Amino acid sequence: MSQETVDLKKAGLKVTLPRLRILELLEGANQKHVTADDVYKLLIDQGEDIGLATVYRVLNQFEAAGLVVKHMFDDGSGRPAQACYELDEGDHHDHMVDIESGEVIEFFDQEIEDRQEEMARDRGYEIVDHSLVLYVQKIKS
Amino acid sequence: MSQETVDLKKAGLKVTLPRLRILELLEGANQKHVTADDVYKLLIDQGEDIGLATVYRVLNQFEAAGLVVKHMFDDGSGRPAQACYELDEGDHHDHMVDIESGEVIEFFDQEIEDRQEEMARDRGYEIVDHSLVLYVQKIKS
DNA sequence: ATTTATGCAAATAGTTTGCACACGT
DNA sequence: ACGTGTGCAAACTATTTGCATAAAT
Repeated sequence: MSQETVDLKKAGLKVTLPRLRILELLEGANQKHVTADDVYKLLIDQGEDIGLATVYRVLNQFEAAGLVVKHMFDDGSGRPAQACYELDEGDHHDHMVDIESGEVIEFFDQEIEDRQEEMARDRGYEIVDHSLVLYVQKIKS
Repeated sequence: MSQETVDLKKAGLKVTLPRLRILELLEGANQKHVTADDVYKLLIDQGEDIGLATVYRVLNQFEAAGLVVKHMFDDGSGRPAQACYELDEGDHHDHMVDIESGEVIEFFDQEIEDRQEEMARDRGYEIVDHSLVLYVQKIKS
């Protein structure tokens, strides 16, 4: 029994072909951050018989089960937003998006995390979730 | 000639009724952060004859002209995203959203700004734009 | 055999666009 | 008068849902 099968069972999800394929793809992907449409197209290219609706359904279930994290990058210039997903490896991190190449870079800074907590606490709130995205471009020197 | 009229001319936009009404509304609003639909409904309630499409067009023009800033809050739980707009008063700030009331609170922290710059610079990038949203709830004590 | 998942197509939500008419200068 | 802006309806994009069929246990 593969690790993916175990992961699915642990998440309380029946082990079906589409779910396995999607999970494998997320684990093996060269790009950690994919949209529902990316997943769909990759599976189709790979010869799978899958529907886009199923991809959305499965990704939502994965998100609910904590297998996957969903982001809403608006690519910095307010274009129509598209959700993108990555496997939840347990390590929290934020993102910067290279607006020229579309590349997504992960980073983490404890100082920023702490200050965020403080900002919220000062106002009588606690943080449930947060989203920090830097839209960046390569420094030309 | 009103201040709004001047602002519109300065932005290179012809001074029309819808544009004036929307600008006035943004300036006078009790809620600084409004969606296109909020604007539309408020103007309709106020007896204006305006179309939703015009609201979107005008808000986009205002954004392009730098009169207004557009945000994409996904209310923390990945619900369908809706854009919201606020007047650009020139002061940069970030936002926290009370996930229970929907209230939007502004904040600013130079430390966070600096660390962000550093994170980007360390990786050979410069920040073009950034978006930081904390999804928070009131601390129950 | 039963329950749950899937694929397809139709529905939805937010936003944009084409077009004939109305408005601002 | 001229060029731009507007309202309406239709188009579009990302995503969700209803339903009959197909899998998984």
